[in-house]
Amino acid sequence: MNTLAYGLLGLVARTPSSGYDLMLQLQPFWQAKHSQIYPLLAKLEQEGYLEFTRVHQTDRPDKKVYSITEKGQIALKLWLGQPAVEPVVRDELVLKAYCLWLADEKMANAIFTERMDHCKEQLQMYEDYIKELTTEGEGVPDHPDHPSFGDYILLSWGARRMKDDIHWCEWVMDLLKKRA
Amino acid sequence: MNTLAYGLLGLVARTPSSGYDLMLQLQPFWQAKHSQIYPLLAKLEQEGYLEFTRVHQTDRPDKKVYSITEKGQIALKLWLGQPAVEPVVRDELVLKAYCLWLADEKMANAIFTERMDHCKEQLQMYEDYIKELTTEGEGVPDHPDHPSFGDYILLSWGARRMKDDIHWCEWVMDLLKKRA
DNA sequence: TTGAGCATGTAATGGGTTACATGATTGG
DNA sequence: CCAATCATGTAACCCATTACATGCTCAA
Repeated sequence: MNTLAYGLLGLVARTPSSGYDLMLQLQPFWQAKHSQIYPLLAKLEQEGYLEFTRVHQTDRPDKKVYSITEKGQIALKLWLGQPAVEPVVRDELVLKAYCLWLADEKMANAIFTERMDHCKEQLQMYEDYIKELTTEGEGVPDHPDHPSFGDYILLSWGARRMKDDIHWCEWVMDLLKKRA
Repeated sequence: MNTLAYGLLGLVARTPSSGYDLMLQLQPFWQAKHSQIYPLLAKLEQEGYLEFTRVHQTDRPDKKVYSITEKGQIALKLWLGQPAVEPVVRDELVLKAYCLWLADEKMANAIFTERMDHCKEQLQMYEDYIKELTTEGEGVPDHPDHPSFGDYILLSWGARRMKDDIHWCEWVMDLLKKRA
């Protein structure tokens, strides 16, 4: 049982979903390809944490819809109580920033502009999701017992993070402009 | 040649160092264990990107001090010009936040308190490094051509990130307090 | 003398990406 | 008819962690 497994249990606990759907839901918060998700779902099913029903669709290919079992729910709650492992960040930009003294101004600017653009895109995505969430439901989900509260704080986390990175990039590019 | 390899080249390009030392320097920005670093250094040496001299020490065990070759420098500068791969974040807390509706208030608070404490520790570390950098040198390193400029913006990045995470945790815990 | 930090390595295993494969359905 | 999206899977490979292994030096 690794972190991704609990992540999948957490998603399924809220809404029974297909592997494909889980992949899409997970993308913004935990990068995982379908080639990792499908075998893991099969394993979780074999071990009794999940069960699935084959759902026939007329407009689309059939799918396996997974839902959580009692065993899965117990495992999920136990995991929630455990201390979280430290976050891992792997950002190539950080290593490049360390080598900035080797780059000319043009190259340096390109590096940070690229990142800033990427962050702005991501920020837009997070804000779109937040808007969707707050208009679909009745305003800001402020009740921690409701599933959408999790969505809300997560999306806020993502948006904050992107804003902060954008500010950092602006700050660095400002310093670069002022170089003698 | 993976990202870690370029990270090592970047560190060595600035100051010839031992594997042990590189491991320590890299920790705050790219998590890598010695078991990954030592074989990679050996490979980079065999392929001509690095070279090493065995340095005898009286007070400590002998060490291999790696320095960059011309081939290594060329590869490093080429890498700098390439677009950076998107950052990957793997944060278990994020997945737990999604399941917050399954947790009671005590558990929810524990999760965020733990993270906040961790961030505060990290922030302290980054700020200590910044202080060291700005007192050792002549004030804030504002010249992008100088290696310490990279240090400065990187440490600022780390500190920013921790502050932002702390604010987010405070914000969430505030919402939790207000629960009916 | 024993534990902590310095120093280097290998082996086994687990996590994650890329590539290979297949096939349905819909809209342009 | 062709590209895009939905849908599921496997195999090979690379990246990263954990565990195994050794040995030096210094300070408590």
